[in-house]
Parts: sequence; structure tokens; C-alpha cells
Amino acid sequence: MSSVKKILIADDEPDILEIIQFNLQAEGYEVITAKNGDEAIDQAKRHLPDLIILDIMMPGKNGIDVCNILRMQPAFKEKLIVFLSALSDEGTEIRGLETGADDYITKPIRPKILISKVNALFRRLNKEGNNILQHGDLKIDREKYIINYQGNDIILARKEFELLALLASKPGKVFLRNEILNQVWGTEVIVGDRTIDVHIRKIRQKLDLDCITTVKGVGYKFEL
Amino acid sequence: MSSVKKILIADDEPDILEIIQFNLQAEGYEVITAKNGDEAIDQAKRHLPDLIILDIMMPGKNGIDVCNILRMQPAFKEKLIVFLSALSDEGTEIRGLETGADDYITKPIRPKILISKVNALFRRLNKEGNNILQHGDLKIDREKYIINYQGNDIILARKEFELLALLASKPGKVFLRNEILNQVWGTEVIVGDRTIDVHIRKIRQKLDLDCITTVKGVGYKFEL
DNA sequence: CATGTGGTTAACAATTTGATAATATGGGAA
DNA sequence: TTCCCATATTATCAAATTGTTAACCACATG
Repeated sequence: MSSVKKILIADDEPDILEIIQFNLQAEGYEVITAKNGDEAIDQAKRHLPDLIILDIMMPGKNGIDVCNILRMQPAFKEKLIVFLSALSDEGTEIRGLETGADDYITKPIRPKILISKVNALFRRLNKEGNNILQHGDLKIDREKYIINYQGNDIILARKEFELLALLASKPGKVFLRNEILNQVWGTEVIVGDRTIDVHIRKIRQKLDLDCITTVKGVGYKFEL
Repeated sequence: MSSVKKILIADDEPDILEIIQFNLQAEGYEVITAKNGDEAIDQAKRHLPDLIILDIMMPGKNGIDVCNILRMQPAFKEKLIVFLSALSDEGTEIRGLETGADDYITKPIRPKILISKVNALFRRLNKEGNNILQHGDLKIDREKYIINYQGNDIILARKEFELLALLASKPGKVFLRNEILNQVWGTEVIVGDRTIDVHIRKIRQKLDLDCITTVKGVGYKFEL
């Protein structure tokens, strides 16, 4: 299973904020809120949400402005952005879609439809074949062969990467030294026991983070 | 520019069919129509449209049925499918999205919004496999076999071009040497391993730009 | 036929990686 | 405490991988 998705909602009407937040949380999403455009940009940068729902009509920076600003930054080029607005104003709706939003939701909010749309967006995103493990601030992208911790890319050598990816594929599970050898080195190759330790060491060193626990006499496990 | 997109519209109400057809054609799309579900499936198979707009309420097979049937076939797994229905019936709307539709348009049709949505859908789709790849100052025109960097055309030989185009088709993704061989050279041909390196070298040389990263023991990736 | 281009390969250089040996550390049992 | 054992750490070296250059062949073109 992939990790919990973060959703940022920006709207100046507290009622709407609450309705959406409630429904999305009930669906298992992690929700962050913002009461205006500037706060939305702030929160977006801080939390790097997977989906951003922007009300178009907001005091100060409106939703379209926010979208434009965010889309300029690489971190938000590929994120999902959805607009929210009153059914009536057709003009802004069009501008919204042209700006590079991924969908459009009209008020009044119909919770079930909201949730369906959100689910559909994520489903579509996942189809794009993402191979990313995420646990907290740690992202392991098996396609890009990149580890990212708190926004910084960390480069691991092949064996190191594969070892970490294996352990992180089932957080909490203790992998026996044998399992590790089979999965990472294959059944053909025979290497000494210390070899694993050395690789574990290098991972721990490069990721300045205590995420691999030794279970003495058994093996290693990944956890935060 | 990429090729003209084909759109199939299925609705049992001739008026609506005509409105949509007129507007989309005015926007430069190629339009195919169907008056019911069976005809829609027929036309879809014949023309392989890029986008299918299905009215939910149709005599015989309804839109959801059609969607389900088409989605079963590999050729339509990745195509865009959009539902069309009266604003009122919330239940079917949800079922529609759960079925695997990409969006939802409510009647009455508002032409401008319809067009914006359609454009937005294609824009999103084009982010992936298009004929013109653009990343920063680098343009890769797969149709014309031309690379343009900061306004200057750069001439690459065919293999060089195809190799770069492949890597750039998924920025960040690491392509294994095997993948590269299969995609650029085909499965029949067998060439030595150094061949890839040499082509990579020539690309790096001609594009005075550090955009190809070596991932040792794994492959190469494109990124800025 | 001379010339140029594209594609492949061989040969060697440069670099990185991974395995091992040697040694240190730390927790638990006697 | 002292010993034992499993793991941690470090440095080192061999092997694997990639980079670079030049040479070669095929083929098209004038």
C-alpha cells in the first residue's frame, strides 16, 4: 500500500473548509487547511501535499494566483491542483482550467462527489506507474533510484539502495540475514556475513537518520 | 504540434450531440458520433479515439456499461473517458467515477466549460508521451528529429537522438541498459555494452549540457 | 572513386563499487 | 569482572562498471 496522501484545502469560508476536511479525513486522507492564498502557499511549501484544493474566490491572492505561483516551482509541477468555485461564474472556471489545474469542483459541495473525484485523481496518478515508497520525510523512488530525506536527495550505491528498499518495503518486519542475501545478492552469489553489516553501516551513515534497527541474532528491520 | 485528436461522442439526444460536435470541431478536434451504447463501442473500436464522451442515460447499453466494456480491452485502458449526465442524479455520477472515468460533465452543456475540460484533459495526457518534449531550454521534436537548446538547433544522429528522446521521455527515471537496448536498438540486434556509452558520450558532447546522469550498475537517466 | 556520416567495436584509462580482513565495541552470561 | 559472541567500524584492494579515444566498416552522395 502507498502511504497516506496529504491534501491541502484553501478556502476563506470556515464552514466549507470544515465540511471538506471532515469528509476527506473520514476517507483516510491527511488534511491541511489554509484560510487564504498566502497561507495556502505557505502550507504547501511546508507540507508538500499531494493534492491542493483551492477556492478561486479568496481575499488577497485568489486561487488562480496561488496555482500560478505554485506551478512555477518544480516541486509543484506534477502535483494535483483542483479548483473550487461557485457554480455560476463560468469565466473564472475557464481561466482555472487553462492555468493548469487538474480538475474543477463546483459549490455547493456534494461530499460524495468530492470524494469520488479525489479518489479518481489519485487513481489516475497512480496509474502513471509510480514506484515510490514513502515513510515520513523519507522517500524511496525505485524508478529514479533516488532517496530523498527532508527534501534532500541522497545518493546510494546500487547494493545500498536495494538493501534499503528491501527493508523499507515492509517497515517493522525483521529481515533475516538469509532473506537479505537472497533478495539483494541472489541465491547464486555467496558473500560473507560482514558484508551486510558494512552496507547497513554505509546506509546509516549517508542517511543521517536512525531508521534501521539491529535485532541481534536475527537480522535487521526498517522503522522510523 | 502533435496530431489532431479524435473524440467520440455518444448521446441519444441529437441536439446535444450536435452542440458538442460543433464546439469541439470549432476547436480543431476530429469528432465521431454515436447515437447509443452499441454504436459507441463499434465506433470506438473502429476509430480508436483519444477521448470518449459518454452520456450515461442511453437506451440499451448505458454509458457506464460502455465504459466497463471498453475498459476491459487493453486498447482502451489508457484512453480518456468522460461521462455526461443531468446535474441531478448524484448516484450515477459516483458510479461513473468509480468505474474508471476520467472526468464528469454535467448537463446542461456549457460549451466553454466543455472545451476547457477537454483541453485540460489532453494537456494532462500530453505531459507524458508527446512528440515535442520540452524541459527548460531544451526542446526535443520527435517528429522532425531536431534538438533545440537555448534557441540553437543541434543535430544528432538517429541513434543519438532516439537515445536522448527515450531518456527524456521520463525525466528522472533510470533506464536500465537492457531497456535502452530494447527501445532504441530493438530486441533482435545485439550490440556491445560500450556502444551505449559511446552514444551517451556523443550526446553529452554535442549538447554542452549536463542532463544525462549515470547511475552506476543500473543505467542512465535524464534530468536537468 | 573520393568523401563524409553514422554506427559499432576494441583497447585502454578512470572511476566506483563491493567484499574482505582486521579490529573495535557492547551486551549478556558465567 | 571477564569472557564470549554478534555486530560495528575502518581501511584496503580487487572486481566491476563506465568513460574516452581511435579505428574500422557500411553506406550514401556527389
